[in-house]
Amino acid sequence: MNLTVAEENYIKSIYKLQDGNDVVSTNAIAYELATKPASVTDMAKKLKEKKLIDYEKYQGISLTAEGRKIALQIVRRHRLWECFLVDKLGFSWDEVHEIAEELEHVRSEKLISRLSAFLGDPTSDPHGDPIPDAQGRISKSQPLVSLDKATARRLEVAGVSDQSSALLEFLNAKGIHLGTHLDIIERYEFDNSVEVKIRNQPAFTLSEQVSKNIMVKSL
Amino acid sequence: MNLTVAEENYIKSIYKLQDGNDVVSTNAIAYELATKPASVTDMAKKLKEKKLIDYEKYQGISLTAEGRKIALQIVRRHRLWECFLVDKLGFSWDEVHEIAEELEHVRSEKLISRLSAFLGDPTSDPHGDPIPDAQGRISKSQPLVSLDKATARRLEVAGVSDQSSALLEFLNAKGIHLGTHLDIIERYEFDNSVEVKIRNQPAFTLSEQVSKNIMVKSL
DNA sequence: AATATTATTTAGACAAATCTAAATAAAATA
DNA sequence: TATTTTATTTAGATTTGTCTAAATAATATT
Repeated sequence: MNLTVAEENYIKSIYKLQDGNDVVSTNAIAYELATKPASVTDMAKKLKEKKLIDYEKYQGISLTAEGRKIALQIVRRHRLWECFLVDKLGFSWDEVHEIAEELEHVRSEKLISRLSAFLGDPTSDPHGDPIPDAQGRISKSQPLVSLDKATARRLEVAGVSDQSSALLEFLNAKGIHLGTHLDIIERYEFDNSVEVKIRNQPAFTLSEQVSKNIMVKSL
Repeated sequence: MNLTVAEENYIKSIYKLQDGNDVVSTNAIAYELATKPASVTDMAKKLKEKKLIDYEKYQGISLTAEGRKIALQIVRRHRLWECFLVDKLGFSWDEVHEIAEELEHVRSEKLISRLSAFLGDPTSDPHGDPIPDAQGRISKSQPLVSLDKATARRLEVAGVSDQSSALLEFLNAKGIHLGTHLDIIERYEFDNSVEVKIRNQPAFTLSEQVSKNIMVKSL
């Protein structure tokens, strides 16, 4: 299966958004890829043709087994390159995403297997996210972390450790629920506050008190 | 200057073929890039627009100073990645070209400067070809090598060590002159013969006796 | 349930990079 | 020099990935 960079990016986004077993919406993919819904529909037809996604008009999109396999390969490449950039070239974890975004599309089985060996076959990347092995197997048990300690930048809310109604009300008002996807925009050291963003909404800031109590997992 | 991969590949080819100061023909570029002359003409117009090449209809193509600067950056990236693949990942010199061909298009100043440092700022790649520094300066003095010992695959004939008329006649008959570009197709260990190819011509084999006396430099 | 809103798709267009076939220019040859 | 051959360019088409604007479907609201 020979995919273009654009196709790989769609597969990767769908994988990232699909998370559970649910289908992914056209709009969600468009937002993720900073493109337009119409473009997503176009690409969906192509990827369906290639049997990498299941897609019926208006019914959302989900990866086929084959699509998932490819997604895992891309994720593997991305995360291995992130390891390389941090461990070998001394980048900090927040600089590597964009570069890995390009490196991940260099397709060579041999390159990736040797890179992995060179890095000591790591099982998680600098953000703590698991690296699928060559067969696409992903090491389970990704422990939940509180939002104030999370290293990944794309997170999903997986729980709240403080169940006080004040907090829950606050979160509710902010639109934060179980399963909500958050992007970390910035962390402020002086007060450990964190600026986050929910898809399609303006960014806002959470105090350490709040972020301590939001349990998240990385996407 | 933000270039597409296609544009970068054209710039690189023109640089490779321009070598001296002469202009490069449309057909030569088409052959080098395994594309059609009409496509080269199309791209020539775009690159002229961007002031990366000098081009007038039917007059051939040459890089501007700016174009040359970019070409040297691409060559630098390519050769550094080749070093990485050989020195760090244990590839053999003949496997790395294609992979480096992809890696070279990942553009990040910081990535390349750090990669270079990681490799010990090498000044030549695994084929012995010089690596331009960050400012595009290339270490001079590329010593001529006899064809039987050359490690690069794309060579230019730079001299003949045995001036016997028999050899010169033979070379002449084969179409090998000073400045002729040769591609190494295959080396045969059993008799140290080498199969070479001149642009637009069928490949042919040279015995060790002959190749010993042809001095070449890599392109 | 009717209506309004939001999500998605379609239709038609565009830019990049390529191609083929035909036209033209330059070079080589008779 | 006239003619043939080769090199190059043009014209028009194609593919990929994208877009806008309009149409349609699904969902939410009154």
